[in-house]
Formats: sequence, C-alpha cells, structure tokens
Amino acid sequence: MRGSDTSENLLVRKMESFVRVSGDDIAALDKIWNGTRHSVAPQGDIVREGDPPGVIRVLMKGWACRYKLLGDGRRQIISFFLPGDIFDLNMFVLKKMDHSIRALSPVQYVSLSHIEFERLTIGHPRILQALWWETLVNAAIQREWTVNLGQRSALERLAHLLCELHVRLKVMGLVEGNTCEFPITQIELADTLGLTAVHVSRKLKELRSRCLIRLNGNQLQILDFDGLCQIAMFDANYLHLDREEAIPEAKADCG
Amino acid sequence: MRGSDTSENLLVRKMESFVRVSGDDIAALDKIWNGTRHSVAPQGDIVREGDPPGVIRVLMKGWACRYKLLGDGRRQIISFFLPGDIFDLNMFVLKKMDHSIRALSPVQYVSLSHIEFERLTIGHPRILQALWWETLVNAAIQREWTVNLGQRSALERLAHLLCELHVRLKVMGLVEGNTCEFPITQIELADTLGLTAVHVSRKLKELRSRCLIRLNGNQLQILDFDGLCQIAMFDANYLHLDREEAIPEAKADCG
DNA sequence: TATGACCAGTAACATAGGTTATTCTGCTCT
DNA sequence: AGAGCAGAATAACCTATGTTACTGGTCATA
Repeated sequence: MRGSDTSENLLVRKMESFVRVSGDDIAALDKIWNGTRHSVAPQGDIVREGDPPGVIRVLMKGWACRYKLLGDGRRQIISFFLPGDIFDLNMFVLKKMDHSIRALSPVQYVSLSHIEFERLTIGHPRILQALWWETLVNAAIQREWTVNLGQRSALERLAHLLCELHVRLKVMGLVEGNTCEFPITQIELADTLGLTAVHVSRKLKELRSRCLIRLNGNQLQILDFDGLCQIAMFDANYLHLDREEAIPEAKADCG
Repeated sequence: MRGSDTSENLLVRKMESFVRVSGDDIAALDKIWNGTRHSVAPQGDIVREGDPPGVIRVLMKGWACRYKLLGDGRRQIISFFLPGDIFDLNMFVLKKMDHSIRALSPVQYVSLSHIEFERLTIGHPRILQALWWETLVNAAIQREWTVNLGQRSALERLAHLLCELHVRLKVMGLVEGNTCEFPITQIELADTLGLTAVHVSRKLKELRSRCLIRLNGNQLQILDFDGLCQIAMFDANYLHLDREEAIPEAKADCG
C-alpha cells in the first residue's frame, strides 16, 4: 500500500512508530528529509574506520551495513541499515570511527550536523525521546546478533536474520504482501552470519525446499513466517515494538 | 599498587579515564559511591528478562554478566560487567528488559534512580559526557564481540576475550603486575564464546602450553600479552582509550 | 570422616560447517 | 554476438568443534 511510495518521509514513519508526534514535529522532520541528498553506489564506503565521526545520517533509500575487517581480510558485517534508519547518532563523542559503513545497494541519505541535531531535539522533546528509543533498540539488536552468532546453528541463524529484517521492513511499510526487496548477496549473508557462502547457499536451499521462503534475484518472499520464527526461535521482544501506538500488522505475525 | 584498595571510588576512576573531572564532580560521585550497598551472591539474578527497567546500577565489587536464554535452555552471555562498570543507563526509556543480568562472583553495587541520575548530570556536564563515552564504548565492545563470534576461531576468540578483559581491568587499576582475579568457570567462558566447556578446556590448555597465560583457580596471569594479542588479532582501538588523559600503562602493552 | 555437588581434564568418536573446484546463469561492455 | 565477470548451485572431501563418558580434585555439609 504505502510501501512503494518513495516520497514518503520514512523519518516521520520511524518516529511515529515510537511516539505520537505533533504537526510541528512533522514539519521539522520534513525539513530534514528534504535536505540535500547524498548518493552512494553499491559497495561504496560511506564511512571509513579511522575517520573522525562527522555528521548524523538518515538513510532514505537502499540498504547499508556496518562492517569490520580483520588483518587477514576476514570481514564481519555487524549490522544492517534499512531505509529510515539513522546512524552514528551520538558518535561525535568519540574521536575515531572503529568500523566502516558501506552501501549494499544504491543508497541515498541526508545528513545532519551536530548543531542541526541539537536544534532539532531541543525544540522537539518527543523526537528526542524517539531517537533515544531508536538508539536503545539498535543496541538490543546488536545483543540479539551476539546470541544469534553464539548459540544458533546455521539454519537457525539464517532464519532468524530473515525474521528480523522482515519485521523491521514491515514496520517501515516496505513489505508488500509478504514480499520485500532483498539486495544482499550470499557472500554478504555469509559475512553477516559467520558462515561461508557455500553453506549459506545450502541452507537457503533448505529453507526453499521446506516452502518457507522464495528468493529470486532481489526479491524475498516469506511464505511461512510462523514456520521461520519457529526454526529461528525468533521472539520479537528485543525490537521493542510493544509501545502504545504499536503498528498492528507488525505484531500480528509472530507470537 | 592501588589495585587492592577496595575503598577506592572506581566510579571516579572510570570518569577520570574519560574526562578531567573537578573536585566538585568528585564530591558528587563520592556521594553516590557511598550510598546504600546492595549485595548479590554468585549466580544470583540482579535483573530478570521482562522486568521493567528500574534503576541505574554501578558495580562496586565482583563481576556480573548480561545473558539471554533460548527456549531450549541454551544460554549466551552477552557482556561482562567489571568493577566500576555502569549498567542500564538510559534503559528506562524501554518498558521491559529484553535480557537478564546475574552475578558471576559475590557482587556489591549501588543504585541510582532516574531522578538522582538527572540531578547528577544536570549539575555536572563533564560527568554527563563521561557517561556518554562509557555508553558508546559499551556499544563498541558489543560490536567487537559480534566480530569475535562471527569470524574468529576458538583459540582466537578465547585469546581476544582475555586481552579485552585484561585491558579493561588494567584501566581500572585491577591488575597487579600481570595478574588479576578471574572468577569465571569454563562453562561460563563457553557460554560467552559460543563453544562447549570441553573445547574451552582444550584451548585453555593450548594457551597454557604455549606459555601465554597461567590460570589457577580464580587467578589469571598473562605471561605474554603481545603473544595473546597476536593470536587474537587484538586491536584495542574499539575501547577508545586514546583520549588526551589516556592511562599510560594501558596503552603501552599492545600496539 | 563420609557424601554429594560442582568443576576441570581428557579420551574416543560424531558431525556441522569449511574448502576447493567445477558448472551454469545472467549481466555488462564492447 | 561474443567476451568477461559476478553470483549462484552443487559435489567431494576435510577439519574444527561438539558429544558422551569417565576420572579425579575441591569444597561444603551431614
């Protein structure tokens, strides 16, 4: 329904998913959303390890990821950024970035200086609260990824990641029916899940053959969300969607 | 030297490791440090998943951990809290805890209500900044654990964890020579590193036989920190110790 | 002084996932 | 239309780590 409307202000939608915002708040968010757009091609770095933290960025379109490289070339993807996600909020306290961020698909973002950020939050306490919430949910996601990598098997890990991404995209209105964009290669999945691309391929095949998902090219279709949740032992609590104004569709899918 | 002085205010030491604090700041921190002490026995839960976030806690003595249980009993330890660490700062924005916290050894902590916290930070901007820093470093540690679990082998993981704990304890003055308390069983190490206790035992043996560590009972001695760093590909950047007033000993050990 | 927990160590065996290599497909760039 | 390239699928084989089982040590409690 709203999912394909690329002009929708996802920043408003994100804030609304946390708190009730006023018309005045929305005007402020629209001003940010309509600021200068920056574009980055797939595989392009947005932030590099060692850089001084500069601005706060809001992802308008496309997917990005945080990642870290080890000395011998191994790479771990640490988190995904989806449209509407905010990154490097508060990071300006630190001197240097300890990781890099790169585009996974064609990306557009707007950026916000420290000053603009302060001006926004001082005038709009509800927005400040929503930004807090967003920050804490991101921390909770990072903890859940720790659990995922530490305890779950390859199949469970993969299923868990798909569940999480599906719910996060749904909250932002980016799932049509049960289908969403999925601009991620198997190599990237492998670097996310601590597996090899070969094994990701095997396990995707298994999910397909068990009629849980369909995945062609960039389109992911979730055929049996409950089944996936069960394999993954997915419990959406950590996404903290249980606020008063919770989005109903997002809750209905998984007990 | 100072390490065994249990009356030292570690909260001051922690803040000093981030920013230059005034005498007035120290007085405020002393008041907190001398508040009511809570004690918890080993294996005792301090916070349970599902609880409403209550107070902010500062660990005075002993070690604790965050953990999460899966439905079938698997457990992942998500982070360690060492003396002087602060937990659940800001958590009050959320409705429910998404994980539990438990004592690993006999623990003492002081707690701070939301109101007391606001009073402290409004009057002491340097402290607020240091608390920010602490929060961001904790997030960086969580990211590094993601890398650890996703990319490193069992031996590397174990070595990395020991390096991190050693540096963190050293910053707090809790390493005497090259020896520190280590009140962690092999089962707990296993649940931290995503391994089994049997395999932790094997890899500890390997570290011992390579003359990198000595570990008897609760005492851990790091015999060759550089060697450990090398195995682990440990790079302390993510701990963000490179502030102006950096603690010299903590930097010297690992390039 | 026995008894029972809990922890650490170790050995024999099992398996999930890694490694290497090959093929096929669909793109993009001439 | 053909060349070149990235991604995906799959097969054969390998190994790091898990599993199960037994031993002995230490400590608290009866």
